[in-house]
Amino acid sequence: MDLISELGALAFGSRLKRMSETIMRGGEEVYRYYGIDFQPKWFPLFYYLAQKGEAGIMEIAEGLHVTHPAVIQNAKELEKKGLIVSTKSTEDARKRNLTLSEKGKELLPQLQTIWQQIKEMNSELIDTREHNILIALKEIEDVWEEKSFIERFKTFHQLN
Amino acid sequence: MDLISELGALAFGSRLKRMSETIMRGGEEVYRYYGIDFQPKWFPLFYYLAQKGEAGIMEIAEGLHVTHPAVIQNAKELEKKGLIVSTKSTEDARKRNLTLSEKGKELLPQLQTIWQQIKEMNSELIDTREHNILIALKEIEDVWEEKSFIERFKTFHQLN
DNA sequence: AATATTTACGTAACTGATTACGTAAATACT
DNA sequence: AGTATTTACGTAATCAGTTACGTAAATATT
Repeated sequence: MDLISELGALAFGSRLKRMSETIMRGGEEVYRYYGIDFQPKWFPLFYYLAQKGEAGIMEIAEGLHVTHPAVIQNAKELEKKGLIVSTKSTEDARKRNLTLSEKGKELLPQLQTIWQQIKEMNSELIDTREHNILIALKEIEDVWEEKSFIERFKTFHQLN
Repeated sequence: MDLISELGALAFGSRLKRMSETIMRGGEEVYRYYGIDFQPKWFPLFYYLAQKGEAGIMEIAEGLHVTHPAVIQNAKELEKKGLIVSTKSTEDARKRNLTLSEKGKELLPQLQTIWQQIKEMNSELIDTREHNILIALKEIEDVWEEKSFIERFKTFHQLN
């Protein structure tokens, strides 16, 4: 048990971040292993478009719980790779809609195979533990949804 | 259940990162609430020095599981705030040792009070869930320690 | 003793998100 | 119709870490 693990509740922010980076790097290697030019960070956007067909920037940002600049940046990269296309909305001149390109649609089955495998592997990793990190994550997200960290702190502070 | 939650095992990298950022921001507010000029990201280094007294850059980096540039950056900031001091090692001309400054030592008790409260609050948050995220985290870290993500993937792939 | 390797540290550039701020178009209000 | 507000998007700067690379000192090898 090293110092950081001991800190437990106090320093688990950085541990979460480290783990997230490990996962991302792992994803990269999987795509490379299959010789596919795709980055893990593109997954949410690409997957979203594969599901929904067409969508505007803000809609995607909300659906993925990221900020709209993040969507724009990822979209820019995917567009450069020719995997998605962007079209100006006809009803609303402010809006820009994104869809998978033909090339994107062609790539989709291969990606789906890979995603399926990653998912199975991760599920095996996650579900065979006594404590399920996804459920734990969701539980905490839900708590914070109803009352922010600092709000909880202030309340807590008054009681203790 | 939104799209991202559904993705579960597939996209939980980004969820971890988001949660880590929420925690960090929360920490900031707590220090501000107490009117203390301290940032959450300094905690691991400062705490490490409070425990160990004196230590070199590499030793700290390993102890905290971060890269040495990260330590150097944090040290630079803490030194600027006058909370730590850095001295050239006498036995090893390559080494530079860090310790808490007098000001740092004076601040320590106040910080400890705050840390204690954060810890209690987080513990309450974590321990009252059915699935303990810290245990889940540790379990997965242990699995990865013995076999990396991509190694596991390749093995898994051959079996399925 | 001379050379090769390793270790400790520093700097620069990159990463993948964020916040902050700005513009243009749509909608609501009076 | 004219004004205020909101919505959709874009860009720039920032954040907290990383990787990549370089230098100097210490250690190991021959």
